[in-house]
Amino acid sequence: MLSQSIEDYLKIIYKLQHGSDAPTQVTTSLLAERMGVTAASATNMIKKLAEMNLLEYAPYKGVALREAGEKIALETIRHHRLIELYLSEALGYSWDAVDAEAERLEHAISEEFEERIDKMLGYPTIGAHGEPIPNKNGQIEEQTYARLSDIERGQRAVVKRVSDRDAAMLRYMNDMGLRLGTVVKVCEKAPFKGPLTLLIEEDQPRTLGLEVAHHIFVDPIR
Amino acid sequence: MLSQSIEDYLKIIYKLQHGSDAPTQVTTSLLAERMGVTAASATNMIKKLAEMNLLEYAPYKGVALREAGEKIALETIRHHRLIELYLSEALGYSWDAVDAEAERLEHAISEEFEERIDKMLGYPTIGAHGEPIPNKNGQIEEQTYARLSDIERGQRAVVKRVSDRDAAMLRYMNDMGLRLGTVVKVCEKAPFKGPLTLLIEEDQPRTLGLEVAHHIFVDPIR
DNA sequence: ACTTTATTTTAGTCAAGACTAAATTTACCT
DNA sequence: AGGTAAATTTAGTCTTGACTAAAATAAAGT
Ligand SMILES: [Mn+2]
Ligand SMILES: [Mn+2]
Ligand SMILES: [Mn+2]
Ligand SMILES: [Mn+2]
Repeated sequence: MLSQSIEDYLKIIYKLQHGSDAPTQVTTSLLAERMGVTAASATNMIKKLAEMNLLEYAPYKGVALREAGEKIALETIRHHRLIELYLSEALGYSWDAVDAEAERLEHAISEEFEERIDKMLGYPTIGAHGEPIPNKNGQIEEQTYARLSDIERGQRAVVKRVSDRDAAMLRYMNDMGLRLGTVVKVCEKAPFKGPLTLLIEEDQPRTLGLEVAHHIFVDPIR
Repeated sequence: MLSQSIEDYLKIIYKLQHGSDAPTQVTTSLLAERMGVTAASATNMIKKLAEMNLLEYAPYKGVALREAGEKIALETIRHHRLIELYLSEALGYSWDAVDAEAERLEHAISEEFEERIDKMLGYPTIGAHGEPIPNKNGQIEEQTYARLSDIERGQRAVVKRVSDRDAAMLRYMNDMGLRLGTVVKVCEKAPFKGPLTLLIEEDQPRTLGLEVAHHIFVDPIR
């Protein structure tokens, strides 16, 4: 069994490699920042993971997962997303609370637990924040959505996915009526990186900061 | 937050102090055996826990929980038993599989998780193997049942609790039709610590070894 | 009471995974 | 091209919780 720490490192590297922010290189400092450790600690772990053949390491350049490492990362991500969805669907958690809980549980559940909640949820492929859930074989369908902040004025779009990094932001979105599947129309876009004015589900127009809009992924309608 | 290891030590000490096997003293070696570590390791941890005022330590004599230690032990036991019951009731786990899963999850869940499954289960007071579940305030109703191995010939009794230490034994009991609430009648008791012959729920007579009967706790009828 | 044995503690190591401070490498700017 | 700043690695520590081997203590037997 791999340690909790190793699973988290691999998971974060995977997300950095495939995420929508898509850095060219997955650097030590980026990894350290996401893990909440110092760069020196990250270097230590990187060397260890390279030694275990879980990743490719070019000193001073960055890291990239090898097949074995990616396998573990995807397995951990699968756990995380299935658990999040389960907490939300079966236990009534709000979508801003599931991430913190899943962050610990993902390392503690057995394959039996994974299978049972998978079945109970009807073998879902989309998680609580709209993320794709890797299947049992570690296959995942990476999505490419537009950011709400990039949508043209006048355009309508469906919310498909949100970033789960900031719980407070998720709570705010929820209070605004922004959920998965919500239809929004961009009424106004203030200049100089100003806020958007949105029509959420044909309701009252609401103002939304660009920072938040940047973390909402949508599918434009027609 | 206390480490997983500390929670397990405290939990085991509590169970040794209050269990039905009731040793006079909770010794280092007993604790070490239950934790699956060497006696030296147990001594180390004991000294640390004594330092933290979680237990009373008399070198060469044994340990006893102090109030703060017992609080933590009961909280951990509450987690364990709620999780076991949840796995069994909500996820369809068999009673021989719940312990291993709960052993890890008990350290990973939040108070919110605890509260949600508690509510979902209807605030239960009896766990999957018949154990009492400590309440939110750490109060527990310790039970005293007879062992099936001590029941007189001809006597009938209801199965109230089983030991969850050996998964294979639980599987065996289950296959014999022995569950919580099952009514059994002792037809025969072979001499020289021989097996019992049982009538389980008025079905065919079955033979049961004394070792297994020792781990089944019952309430005699009338 | 003395001796043997079993239990427990002490002493010294180890691995994992973090940290700080110092050294090194890379990148960038003039 | 040389100089500076930022990023990264190295070196050395620390804490946690294990381990083994050796020493100390308690218990039991004659
Ligand atoms: Mn998440
Ligand atoms: Mn995690
Ligand atoms: Mn149990
Ligand atoms: Mn445990």
